[in-house]
Amino acid sequence: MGRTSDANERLMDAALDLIWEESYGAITIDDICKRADVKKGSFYYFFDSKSDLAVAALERMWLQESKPKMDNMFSPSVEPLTRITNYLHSMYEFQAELKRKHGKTLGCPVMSVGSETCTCAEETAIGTKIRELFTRKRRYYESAIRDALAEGSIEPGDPAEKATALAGLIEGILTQARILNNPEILRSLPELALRIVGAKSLATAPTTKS
Amino acid sequence: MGRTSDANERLMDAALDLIWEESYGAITIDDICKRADVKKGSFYYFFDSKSDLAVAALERMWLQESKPKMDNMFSPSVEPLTRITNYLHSMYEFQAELKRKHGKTLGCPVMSVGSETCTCAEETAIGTKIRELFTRKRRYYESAIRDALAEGSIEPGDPAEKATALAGLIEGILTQARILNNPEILRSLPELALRIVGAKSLATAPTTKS
DNA sequence: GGTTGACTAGACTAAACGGTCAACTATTCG
DNA sequence: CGAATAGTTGACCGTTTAGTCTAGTCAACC
Repeated sequence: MGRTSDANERLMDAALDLIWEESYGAITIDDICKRADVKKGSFYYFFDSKSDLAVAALERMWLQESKPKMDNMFSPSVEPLTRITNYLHSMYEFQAELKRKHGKTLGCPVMSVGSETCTCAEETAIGTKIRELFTRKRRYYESAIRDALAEGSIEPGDPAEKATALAGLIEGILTQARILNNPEILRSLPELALRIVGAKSLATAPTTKS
Repeated sequence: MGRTSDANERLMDAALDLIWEESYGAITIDDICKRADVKKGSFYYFFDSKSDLAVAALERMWLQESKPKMDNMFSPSVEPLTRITNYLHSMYEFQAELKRKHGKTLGCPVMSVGSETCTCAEETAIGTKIRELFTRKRRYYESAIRDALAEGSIEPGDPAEKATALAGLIEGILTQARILNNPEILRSLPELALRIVGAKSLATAPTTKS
């Protein structure tokens, strides 16, 4: 009973947008409230603090955007290495689209927030969530790498290590794209990814339209 | 004439330390003054703002730490690919040392600050400096890659593109190490770097002590 | 239609923040 | 010495900030 509200969702969306456009540290609770058109009283009705909201917003992003997309791209019905190259290609498209619409290449919020908050002792809740999200993503990479190994399309090696390296490469190039505000850097990612996992052939399937 | 002071240098050092340990956005001018044991009046005698100080501090770091080290590691008297692997090996040692002393793997401040401030319109002075520092570092990579190409020890390809990829990989793995607070991830960097630049042989010279 | 519980509004506080200022101090040069 | 230069100090100001609290509104269900 009582009335229902989507103010909490508006707050999470607003927080994520602002974190993406600026940074976690640069935005205030007032900023978030303003963007979400929610008053402070309601903010504190739903969330305890900015970091509490950030954790919820990141989890929401994962469930609503990242997971469905990755489930689709990393479907076992696709060739293992093609899963990776397709995923990275769509990542380029996504960032290029952002650049076209907002004029900004925004990169990956998990990486940005992580780098910003993980060493800060007070924000441990965020740190935990960030590491959790990293792990979840890495599992998709690892699974594809394992399948590629079984298939014999990549050089032997520890799948976990290869997945960590791949994740590092992706996040690094993505952050560079953000800093330089240039999505074009991401174009080379599919090929670089194949290199890093030790693919025997460097053909990147759907890159024919380059 | 008049009296002399090193307060400006103490401020730059303090700012860099704090940025490294926390983040650019998380620290305040008061924090920096406290750490440097300098009063606010003196701060504004030397600098206009936090971002002004940050720009000066980053430039100072480059001149005093990064450049001498890179000039040494990327000396043309060393084999091109060995320059890269040696550099990355020393990077691991450095971060492992930080972890031992401060309990924290701090990563690269240029990357952290860059990701944090580059999309924010107000902080353009920092953004410009960050991109400048990135470019300077990339030049060392590019030069080594060009030499390796001439020598025939890597597969053909555009040196600039290869350098960008290498920089992305390094910064990505470094940021991951920061987020996970685990320098061990960096151990694989020399080998990964060789892969990414397309080295024909994957031998990493001084990694025999692993 | 009245009660209950979910949500909203916004004024309020105390602390922290960026930034200013005028008075003060130390050093150096003539 | 004394004047000019270079740097220091801490009080002070207005604003922004996170966070609280109370009074009120709205929807649902009985």
